[in-house]
Amino acid sequence: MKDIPPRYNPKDHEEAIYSKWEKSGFFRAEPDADKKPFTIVIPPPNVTGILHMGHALNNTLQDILIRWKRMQGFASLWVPGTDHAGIATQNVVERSLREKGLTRQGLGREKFIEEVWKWREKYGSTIISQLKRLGASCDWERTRFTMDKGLSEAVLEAFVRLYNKGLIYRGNYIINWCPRCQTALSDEEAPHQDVEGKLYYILYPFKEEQGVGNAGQGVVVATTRPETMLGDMAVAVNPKDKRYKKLIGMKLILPIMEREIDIIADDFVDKKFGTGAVKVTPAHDPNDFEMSKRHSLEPVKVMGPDGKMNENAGRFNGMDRFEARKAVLAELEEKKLLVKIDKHEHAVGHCYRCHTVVEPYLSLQWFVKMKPLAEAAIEAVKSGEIKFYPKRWTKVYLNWMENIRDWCVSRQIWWGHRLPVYYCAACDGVTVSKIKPEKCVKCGGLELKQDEDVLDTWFSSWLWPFSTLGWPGKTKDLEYFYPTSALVTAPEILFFWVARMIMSGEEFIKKIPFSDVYIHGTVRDASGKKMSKSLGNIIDPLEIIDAFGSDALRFSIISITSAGQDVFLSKDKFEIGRNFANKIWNASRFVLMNIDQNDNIVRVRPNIFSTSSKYIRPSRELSIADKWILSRLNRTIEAVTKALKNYKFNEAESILYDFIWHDYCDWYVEMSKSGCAKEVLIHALEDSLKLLHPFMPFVTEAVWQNIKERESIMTASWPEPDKKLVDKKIELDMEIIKDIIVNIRNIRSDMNIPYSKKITAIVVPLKKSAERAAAAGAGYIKNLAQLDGLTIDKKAAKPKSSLSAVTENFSLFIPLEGIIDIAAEKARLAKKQDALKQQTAFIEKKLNDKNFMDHAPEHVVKSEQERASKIKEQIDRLEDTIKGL
RNA sequence: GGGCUCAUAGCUCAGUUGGUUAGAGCGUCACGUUGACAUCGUGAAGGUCAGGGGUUCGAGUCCCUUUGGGCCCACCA
Repeated sequence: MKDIPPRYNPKDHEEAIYSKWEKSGFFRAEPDADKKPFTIVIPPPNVTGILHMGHALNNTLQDILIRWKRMQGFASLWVPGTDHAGIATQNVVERSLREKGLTRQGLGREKFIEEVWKWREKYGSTIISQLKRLGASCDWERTRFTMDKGLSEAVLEAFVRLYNKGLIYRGNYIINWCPRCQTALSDEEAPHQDVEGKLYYILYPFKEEQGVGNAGQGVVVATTRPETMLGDMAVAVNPKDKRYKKLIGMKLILPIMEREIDIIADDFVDKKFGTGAVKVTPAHDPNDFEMSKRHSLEPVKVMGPDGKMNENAGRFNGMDRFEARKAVLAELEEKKLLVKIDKHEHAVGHCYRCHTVVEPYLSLQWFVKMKPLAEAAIEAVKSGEIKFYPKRWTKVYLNWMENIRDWCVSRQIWWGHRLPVYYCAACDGVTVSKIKPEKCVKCGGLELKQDEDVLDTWFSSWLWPFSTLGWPGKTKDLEYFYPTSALVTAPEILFFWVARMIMSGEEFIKKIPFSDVYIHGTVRDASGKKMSKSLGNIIDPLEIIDAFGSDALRFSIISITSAGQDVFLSKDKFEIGRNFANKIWNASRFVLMNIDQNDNIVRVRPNIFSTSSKYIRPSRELSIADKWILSRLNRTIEAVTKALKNYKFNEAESILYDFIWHDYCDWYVEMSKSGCAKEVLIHALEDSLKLLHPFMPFVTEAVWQNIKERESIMTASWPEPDKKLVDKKIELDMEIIKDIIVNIRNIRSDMNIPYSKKITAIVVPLKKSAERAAAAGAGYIKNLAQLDGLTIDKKAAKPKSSLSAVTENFSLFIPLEGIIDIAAEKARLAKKQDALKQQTAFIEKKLNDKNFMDHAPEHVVKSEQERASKIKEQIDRLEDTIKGL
């Protein structure tokens, strides 16, 4: 036997194993007519990303599926890649430029883009190498980047197609604007957060000559953003509001600006909110913008793209929006126009990249019409063609899709796919084309200028499932691997990405992009907070890999991840996986110590135990333990496979954990010490390794190779359950054997009889089955209960001085002449008897209940009656035993 | 305002279609150097399944409701 240390040290194996895998080409998947495809596209992490626990969870799940399907004989393809992450990457590169005293504007567009590519060259593969440490079995030769040539072409193709279909338009609308990133954002990119704000009540006085005596001095409006009042073009009230009815059409003087504005009537206004009168700022509020269209009001922007007030803001020009807020309020206060200030909690949009408060801002942007795209995508989910795991996400998805709004896709940044839109200098006409057109489609003008904007990052991500396979080309890959099989992702990007991919798949390929969507939970710290750098509560996966091993990280995180529930992590949780890896390592050490390398046992293939014609007789007759572990193994194979099919990863793990640790190690290996068929010993280990491989790829490979040097376990075939080996009778017999052993151990523990003390036991089986089981297991019982002698005799009488146990299957006596504490033994047995009496009382109550007897199904009544009589019989036997003491 | 989700042992969580006495890991306690493993073994203690109501012969499981966490969506300034 090789010299195998008694501890599994992941560092001795993981790196070497991974590089062997990579060299082997086993990660590679090709279209293969003899195989079925199984495809997953990775949710592309940002190029700027570093591996965090969310990635670790997400990619472990994908790797489990990919490795499992690969072993099942599928052409299992996992397409990796990264996302150019427009805003995020631009921000990162700008930051690093700033450290060198440079700015984006100073460099100019072209130079800046060069800098980003350089940055990407240097740091862009960090996350890829980190995924490798996790054990990810992606087909790295297919690694894609959303700014690659092919993917960029896909983006242009998609844009042009949608434009030609009339699904892309340009227009002036109020969009979410981030003053820090200085770009438009989609609604999804500006998540609302509840903020404890204030509601300011401001008096707008009547125009002097209209100051009608009894109507007061003017109208009080309520606002959360007083600085926008500088751009107010009206005050609106509800036409049905009695308080204001007669004021409609009158004129007010906008304070500070001293401009005249009208009081208008609009149904939008809620009588109950604030004072029932709302200031109308068309350029800075989406509702007001809509109202302004209805009332032909001119929008006036009082703020620039940088969030500073502009020339339309009078003397506030140049002031930051929040400073301006204070200054405006101060001036109103001074003029006694600030009536009151209420506390007011409301939802405010924040930039998802820099968390700056976004400004609703009027600007000229490009949009995708979403309603027509949503139809097929809604249908695909409603019809069950696409399924969500867990199911509840279906509703969330449909709710969003059915209320979908147009997608603002233009971004005023430099890093990204530039819009394939060209403007004519002569006629302002718009030409949309993948390559720069020679002339304007409208007037034939030759002077064309490309739009400065780039597309939303997600405009490339939504094409990912097919752009990575070669679209718009008609490639073999696309034909074979598309639609993909499963998508594994976090709930945060359901709208950003998942929903849009479904729409794009239906639109561009006319086929759904994937059939199953598995949505896992969010990784949180032990107190339930989302892990984030700013909170400082990050657990670094690489640190965990260093300390516990990649397998430990993978196994542990999956074991505590139940179907879509959030994951609460703390460092100590990784011990589960580490200990389990070590357990397997040592089980294999034992097995190898007990196998004679010369007899070639390890070359025996798994199917020797099947009853097929290939049946090869093991070297000895199978013992009950051998048959039992084969039965358990085959049940385990079936259960693990079923759990995986249903995306119940943690269930699959716990089934395996129980089988390997408890059935195999605690019972079977222990029993094997008093003899077993070595073919079974190793076969069960090898199948366990295979089943475990998708979850713990490294240790299973290391052990696989320790057993015998051979091709990777990655390419071993996934075990098939052999139902003929599942034997209920054997399992029941084994339960009796275990029961005898546990009862003896119990007596030892309860009565303080050390294992060093030699004892004998007399088992009195009550039934044929118990007699058979006990006889078959006699050797195991002696060894595992540390017995000196064992008698199995149906007719044996209770020895005078002995400790006893009673079960439904047998009575058990341990004769201990002279050293028994009779009082203690009496008390112990009485306690057991009491427990049984309680049970029987509970059952009797049911059996005496007429309702139960009348209504419960016959088989339930029958089984309760049987239970009752069994327990009573045990109580009686205990009674006899106690009396005999 | 709408929706989702959680509450089960000291801690972290499992618990399939309602049917034995509700499980696991960690932690606790006792014992243990049987030649795989102390990252281990054997055994034990520990729960009126958040509160209330209902359906049912029977509820941790189904329905209603209250309380307390977490999350998502939403153009009332």
